[in-house]
Amino acid sequence: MRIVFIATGDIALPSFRRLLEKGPRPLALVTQPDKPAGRHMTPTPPRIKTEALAAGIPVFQPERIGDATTDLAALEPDLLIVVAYGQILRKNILTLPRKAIINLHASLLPKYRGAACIQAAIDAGDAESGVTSMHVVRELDAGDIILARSIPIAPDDTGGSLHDKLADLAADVMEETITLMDAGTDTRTPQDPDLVSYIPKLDRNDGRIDWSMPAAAIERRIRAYDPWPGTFTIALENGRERRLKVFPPVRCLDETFAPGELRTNDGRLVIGCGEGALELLHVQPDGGRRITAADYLRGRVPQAFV
RNA sequence: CGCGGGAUGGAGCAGCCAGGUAGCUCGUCAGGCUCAUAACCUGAAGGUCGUAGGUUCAAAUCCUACUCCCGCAA
Repeated sequence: MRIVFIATGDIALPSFRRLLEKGPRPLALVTQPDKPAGRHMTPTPPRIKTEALAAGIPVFQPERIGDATTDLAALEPDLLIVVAYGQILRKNILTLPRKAIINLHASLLPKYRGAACIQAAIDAGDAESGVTSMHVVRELDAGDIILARSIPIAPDDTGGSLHDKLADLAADVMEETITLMDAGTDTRTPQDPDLVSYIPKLDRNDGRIDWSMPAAAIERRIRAYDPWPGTFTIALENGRERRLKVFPPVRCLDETFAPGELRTNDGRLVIGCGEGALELLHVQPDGGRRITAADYLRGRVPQAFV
């Protein structure tokens, strides 16, 4: 099986490594161009690119994947495997491989199509999540399903921890999918249109906490959005507004008082929510490092969170 | 050179703009109170104010350079 791997996000790393270890060895990696990142906007390569180069795998980084059509066609691939690539694939790519073009997606499709599928599962309070392999079609994450595997979501799972678990699971799903296709015993199951949901890409501002939501929902969101895009609130400190990042874990409490109102008795940082209250344990003030709630309350006098 | 915030006893901060005795909330240690305590009272130790220069009678404070930390943005 001649395979070309198309991926950018770290969630693809275990799958890529699996191919390097067990084969079939990818003919090439297609990944997004190096992008300015970090405090000084230095061009930074995707991690998977670094690993590919270290393994001696050729790397393509077209601005638009269509630009690499000729190069990819020359490799005469049987199978294209797409994992968190970050570009829409056009028809000339879809028809390029002899056998199929498949995608690994970190949700139990047809639930949570789109980029923020992992966060969505935790945010919604789902008991399980998983990885689905499917055929790639023009419409995003809408192709026929080949295989799906699920895992439970732990009560303390964060977007980051679930991401890592699903990344490992994806390698299994990929391996199994390839085996099925090799044997010609793979099946296609269309997605049930009634169960489709789409999750738009998250923005940093989506992490702003709405204290009028129930405490349990805010707790889930804080876990879901860690580490990306993260959650924050605006603290009013002596009339000044200050951005305050919030980190899991947080504790749900039964007491109820005005949303955004603070109770800071005995060094604890408790905020009223729409339903119940939330005790924060770790925060990070604008310009400072991450500190405990008790440390935050020493030397500062926040009046409310908005 | 993308924009911005910060570095002050062990922790978190104020003081800087309008230079002139090192301050707050904790922690630590000692003593006291208490059946007892993470509570309360009293006292003590602990700081080259990130580094290096400069201005000044005098610099945490003003100027310059550098190091490190962080937020935004991607």
